[in-house]
Amino acid sequence: MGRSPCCEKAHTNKGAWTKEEDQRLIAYIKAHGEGCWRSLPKAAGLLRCGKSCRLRWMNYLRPDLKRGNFTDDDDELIIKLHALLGNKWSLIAGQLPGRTDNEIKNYWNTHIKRKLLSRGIDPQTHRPLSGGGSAAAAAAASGLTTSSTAGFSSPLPAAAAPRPARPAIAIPPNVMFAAPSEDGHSSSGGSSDAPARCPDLNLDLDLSVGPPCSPPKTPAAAASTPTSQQQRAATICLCYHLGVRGGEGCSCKTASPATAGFRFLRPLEEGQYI
DNA sequence: AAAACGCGCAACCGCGTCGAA
DNA sequence: TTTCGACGCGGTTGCGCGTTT
Repeated sequence: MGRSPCCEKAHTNKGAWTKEEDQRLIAYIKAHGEGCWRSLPKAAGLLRCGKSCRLRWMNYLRPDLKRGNFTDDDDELIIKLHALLGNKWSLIAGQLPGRTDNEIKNYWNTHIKRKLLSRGIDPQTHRPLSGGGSAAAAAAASGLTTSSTAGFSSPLPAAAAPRPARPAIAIPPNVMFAAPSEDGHSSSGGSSDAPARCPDLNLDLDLSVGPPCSPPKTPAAAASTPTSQQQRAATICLCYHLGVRGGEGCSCKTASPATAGFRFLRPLEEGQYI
């Protein structure tokens, strides 16, 4: 029993969007706003799947999109965020105003991977490439590696990283950044190779563990004092201080005295890892 | 000049998550 | 509590274009 299709495929266009379709979509969203993507195509007179409309709008038509080249600062920010978040492109995009997750994902796969490999850094683990590194780097840089899915060992393995609350950057509760868990071990999935991760990585991040950026859903939840276990279970909000973009996009920097109990995490030291 | 090749980007697909019923 | 529909995300595909042979 398969999943039902997201839309009636028999009467939907696929492939590249035409100017007319773009105009229809823009006009409709300007008039009615985003949302209800499933019904949008019909309402807008488009023979497209709702998902396709959403993707087109989000990745291409949105007026606040920043087109054009990434700067070196952007590159470094993306690299840092990827080291921290793994392939969480939407979270990374959230720190780059005007950029989309798809754009960053593509840019990573086409440019940054190569850039890191040329530096002798494994783009997936952010560790120096081991043994025969230059040859491996050269081979990888020439495109001979790597499926982004095969053997991926990101700092946040997908299997161990349930999706965080959106839209603020929120890190899965089982991820600890440079701060030992109660048992003194990484809790990021128990991978045996974890201690070797990112040995030279100093992200220069101030990370705070505290309440979610968005208000708690119930007063009770807000009022309760978390136990350490609950703290781990709670959404972890990260206030970034990455170059000039310090903490932007995160409401926690304006947080109330309730944030006084936050635990600020220091940058990684020698031998520490994510 | 033409064909082959490689790269980059837009779009699609399938799955996970969330919220409403 | 369970089910179902919709949304959003990450991975993958395929086309168009530029470069090389």
